[in-house]
Amino acid sequence: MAKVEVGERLSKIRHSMSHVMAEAVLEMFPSAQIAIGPSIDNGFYYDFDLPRQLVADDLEEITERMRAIIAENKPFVRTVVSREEAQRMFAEQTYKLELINAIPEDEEVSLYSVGEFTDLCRGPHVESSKELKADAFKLMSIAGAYWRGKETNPMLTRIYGTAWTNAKELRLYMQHLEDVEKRDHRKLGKDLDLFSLHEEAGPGLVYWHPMGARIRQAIESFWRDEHYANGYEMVYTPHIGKSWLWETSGHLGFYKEGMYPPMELDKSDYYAKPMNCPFHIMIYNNSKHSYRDLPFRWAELGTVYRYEKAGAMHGLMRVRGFTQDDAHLFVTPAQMQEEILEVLRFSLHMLKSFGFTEINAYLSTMPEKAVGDPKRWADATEALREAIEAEGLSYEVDEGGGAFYGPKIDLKVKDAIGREWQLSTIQFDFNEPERFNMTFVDSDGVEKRPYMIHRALLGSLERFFGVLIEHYAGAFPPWLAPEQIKIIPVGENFFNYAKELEKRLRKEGFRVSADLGDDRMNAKIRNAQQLKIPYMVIIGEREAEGDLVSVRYRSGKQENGVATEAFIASVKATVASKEQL
RNA sequence: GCCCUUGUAGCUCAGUCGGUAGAGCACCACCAUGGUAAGGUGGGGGUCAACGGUUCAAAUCCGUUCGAGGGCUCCA
Repeated sequence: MAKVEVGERLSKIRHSMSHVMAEAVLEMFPSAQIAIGPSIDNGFYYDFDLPRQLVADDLEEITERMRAIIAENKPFVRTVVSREEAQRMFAEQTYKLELINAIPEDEEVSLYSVGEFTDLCRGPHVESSKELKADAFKLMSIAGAYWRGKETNPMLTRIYGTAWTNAKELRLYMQHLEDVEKRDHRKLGKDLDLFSLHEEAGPGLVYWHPMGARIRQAIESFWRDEHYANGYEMVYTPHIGKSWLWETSGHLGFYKEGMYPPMELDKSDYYAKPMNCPFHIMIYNNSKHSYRDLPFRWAELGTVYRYEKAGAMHGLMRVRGFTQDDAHLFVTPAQMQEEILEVLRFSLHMLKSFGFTEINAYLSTMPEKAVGDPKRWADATEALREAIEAEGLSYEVDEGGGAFYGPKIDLKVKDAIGREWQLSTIQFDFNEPERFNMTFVDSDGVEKRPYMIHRALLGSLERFFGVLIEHYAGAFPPWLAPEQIKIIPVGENFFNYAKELEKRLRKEGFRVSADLGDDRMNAKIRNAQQLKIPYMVIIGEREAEGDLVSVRYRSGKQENGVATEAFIASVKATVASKEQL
């Protein structure tokens, strides 16, 4: 999430803070077993095996003890000992012994001591606990964590803390956390009545309410227009299919536990689709293709179902049923380079249209276990790299991080508060064309294998919606806002005029409604404001007589006595430009 | 799945020592007819997640189940 660049000093502070915490915990529980305590993104943690469960009040006591230790201004002292000596010193500490035994022979075994507390540690640390500020850390939470992250290992108690160089930084970080909480799409989804999830009707399955559906419509129609404009065709395919499809694609072999279980019909097993590709291949293989016909670019907003573990689901971000903005490109080897560049450009264009300006690329290359011709792997990987470089994107390479069936580019965007989200993915597939025996007839009359590229630009609509909600904190730019304009008459006498104006604006294509409730105008403004509606149009006698509107923007900015036609033109321009207001 | 936290009205939450359920918002009705972030009065609405136990008495204590939130990647 929020990756703050952690300077070396800060990571020393955090790491040292974790030692101070371990000392405090050992004071309270002399019999505690201590495991590991590193510095992490925004703070530190330490894992313990404790004689009893911790409660929230314990964190206060630990905090107090930590402050006392910090106040003693004790030095952090590093010593190097022999392996045997270390084993003797930590004879009572089973986790430490395991760690000591895991240190490679050629590395020295170092200890850090602060006051009474000595810990096996690579370091580095601050010189003295006086570099730690008693008011610049906070213990955040208690969590369970498996020893070394393995499910089969014992569960330890982990205490998370955050630590900074001074109190002001801590305060800013706490504010950041508050901001994150305010933007939470689950909270905004409720407040703005956008979507819901229903345990009793199936966990991880999303219900789009009318206001959420309006946003989805705006996304989808833009998406469709752009795809047609970029040489794509739309296809629609079934939601279920016989096991033959998944046996052929190979998914039943390695992905079965990620699929909804089969339903039996007419002595066949049908599965809900976890991906759309085999269906698109069915269309491809329905007839013979010449190299002259390629490339095909077939897109579908395809809803797929995957079994996510109960603990893994999270709002809209991780669900069991979602709609991929999927497309498959079937191209000749000669077209491959150009197609990759185009799809990357298209992807960047789409992301930028949604207000994401900071975009990073991640290139994943051939893993050890891979299918397909190594020459094809090399060509495809090179095409991906060249496309990234042609677009001047900054990128990281994940060597050997590709799927077994092909290399890929992932695009991650940074949102309004600096968090990174993976949205687009462009992947080669050397597996399915082979398994489904896809061919095209080349200019020499020989049947050849096409390149197949999967790509999703927004990822899944559900997740993308969640990211958008958080990015905009629910205040959508006018082109996406579910309600663009709220008409607020100053009193009942102007209800008729409000209705006329509503009709007129709706004819202009705006998502608009008039508030004809019996609230006072003040309350209506407040309601519209809380729904983050971008334009509030206030009308009374002056406006009705002069064909004017008084516009109150979501920002609080005010423009009175605007000619209605001028207002319409201005909103249209803002919508067309996709600007945020 | 496992660990911690948690579950009271549509939403946000209060409920002490066990004594039989409350507030604000939302909703409904009536009054008020208004100029830039909540007008007034009244009303309806809850098997206190479920089940079991302790007790004269359970939202409250104990147990089990279910759900939700956070964590289970950061390496001595």
